[in-house]
Amino acid sequence: MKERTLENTDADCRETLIAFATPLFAEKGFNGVSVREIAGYASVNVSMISYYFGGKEGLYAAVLNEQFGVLKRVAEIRTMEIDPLKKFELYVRATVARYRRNPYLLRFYTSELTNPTPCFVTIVKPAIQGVVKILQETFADGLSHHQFREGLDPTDTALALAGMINFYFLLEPATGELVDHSPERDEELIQHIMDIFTRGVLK
Amino acid sequence: MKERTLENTDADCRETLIAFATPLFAEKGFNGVSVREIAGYASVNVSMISYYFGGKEGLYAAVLNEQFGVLKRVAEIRTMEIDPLKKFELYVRATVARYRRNPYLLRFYTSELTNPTPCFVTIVKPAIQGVVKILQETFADGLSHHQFREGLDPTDTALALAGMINFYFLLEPATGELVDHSPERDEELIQHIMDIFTRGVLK
DNA sequence: TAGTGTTAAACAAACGTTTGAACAAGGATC
DNA sequence: GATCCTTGTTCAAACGTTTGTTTAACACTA
Repeated sequence: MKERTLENTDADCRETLIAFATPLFAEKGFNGVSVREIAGYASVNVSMISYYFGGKEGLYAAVLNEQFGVLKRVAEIRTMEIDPLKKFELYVRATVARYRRNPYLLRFYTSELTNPTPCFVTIVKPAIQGVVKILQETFADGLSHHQFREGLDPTDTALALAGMINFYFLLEPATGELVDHSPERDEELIQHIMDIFTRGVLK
Repeated sequence: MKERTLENTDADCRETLIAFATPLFAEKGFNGVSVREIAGYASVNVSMISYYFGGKEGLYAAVLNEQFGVLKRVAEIRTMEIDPLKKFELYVRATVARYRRNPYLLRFYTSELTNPTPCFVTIVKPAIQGVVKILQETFADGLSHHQFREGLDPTDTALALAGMINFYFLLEPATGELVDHSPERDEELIQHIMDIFTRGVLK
C-alpha cells in the first residue's frame, strides 16, 4: 500500500501522469505524443498509463475532464440577478481569467474542434453548447426587456461576443510580436471589447 | 513518361495526392493520418509520396501552401480606394466566401495555431500576420480621418472583427444543432456582424 | 540506351499494450 | 511477535502492429 503524507509529497502516480500529460497533449495533440514520452517526463513506468487509465485514450479523457470541468462554472452567471449586459461582462472577465489561470484549456478547446477525438462528443461539445446556450439566453432576456436593439439575432450576437474574446487568445502564437498579449493589458482588452459590444447592441 | 491528355483525365499522381491528402490532414491532423492511408484513398503507391514530395512532411507542406495561398488575396483590399468601413466589410465577405469555397482552410488555420508543425513558422504565421497587419492599417487609416471613435486600439479592434467572423465558423462542429450554419444565412450573418461592428466603432 | 514513372517488398524504428515477476504494506492466524 | 496470505503498486521486458522511408525490379517513352 502506498503511504500518503499530509503534504502529499509522495508522487501520486495517477495525478503525476495527468499533470505531465496535460501540457504535452495540449502542445502536440493526442497523436503527437507517445505514451513513452509522457511516462518519461513523469518519471513513471509506461505501463502505469494502462494500469490507471486503461490506456492512452483514458489518460487523455482524464486530462480533458479536468480541463473542461472549469467551464461548468459559467452556469453560475445564469442565476445571478444582474443586468444582461453585466452578465456578458462577467462572462468576458471569467473567460480571460480562465485562460490566464489555465494556459492549456484553449488548446484543447480548438484542437478538439478541428481534430475531434471520441472525447469531443462526450466532453467538449456539451461544455461548449452549455456556454453558448447561456449567452443566447442572456441576450434573449435583454431583448425581451427592450434593452437591446430589435432585429439582432441572439445566437449571432452571442457568438460574436464569444468570438471577440476567444479569438484574441487563439491568435497569440501567430501575433505574439505584433500584439502585446501580456496579462497587464487584459483590463484594457476587456473594456475595449465590452465597449464595442455595448455600443453595437444597445438601443 | 506519363501521357497528359487535354482533359487531364490521366491521374496526375502529384495533384491526386494533394487532393486526397487535403481532407485527410484537415480532419485528422498531421499525426492522425498515415502515408498508407493517404496513398490508399488516392489509389497510388505509398512510395510516390517520398518520390514527389520528399516525404510526409513535404506533402503536408504542399497542401498547406495551396491552402494558405488564397489568403494572399486579402492584400488586394489594401490598395483599394474605398471607405475603411467598406474595406472591413469586404474582408468579412471575402472571409465567408473563402471558408465556403474551401471548407478545409479553417481547420489547417486553427490546427497549426494550436499544434504547430514546422510549417507554422514558414507558411501559416506569415499569412496570418499579413491579414492582421492589413486590418490594423485599415483601422488606423479610419482613425486618422476621424471616422472612428478615438481611444480605440487598432489592433484590439481588428482582432475583434476577425474574431467575430472566424469564431462563427470555428464553432460549427460544436453548435451545429444549436445554430443554423447554412450558407443561405451567410448574408444575414455578415450584415449582423457589420452592424454590431459599425455601431461599435463609429463616431 | 537513357531516363522517368510506378510497383511490391523489405527496412528499422516507434507505436500502444500486455506480461509476469518483484516489491511493500496491512490484517489475520498461530 | 513471527508467519502467512492478500492486495495494490511498480518494474523491465516482450508482444504484435503500424509507422515513414528505402530498395530493386519493372514498364514505358523518347
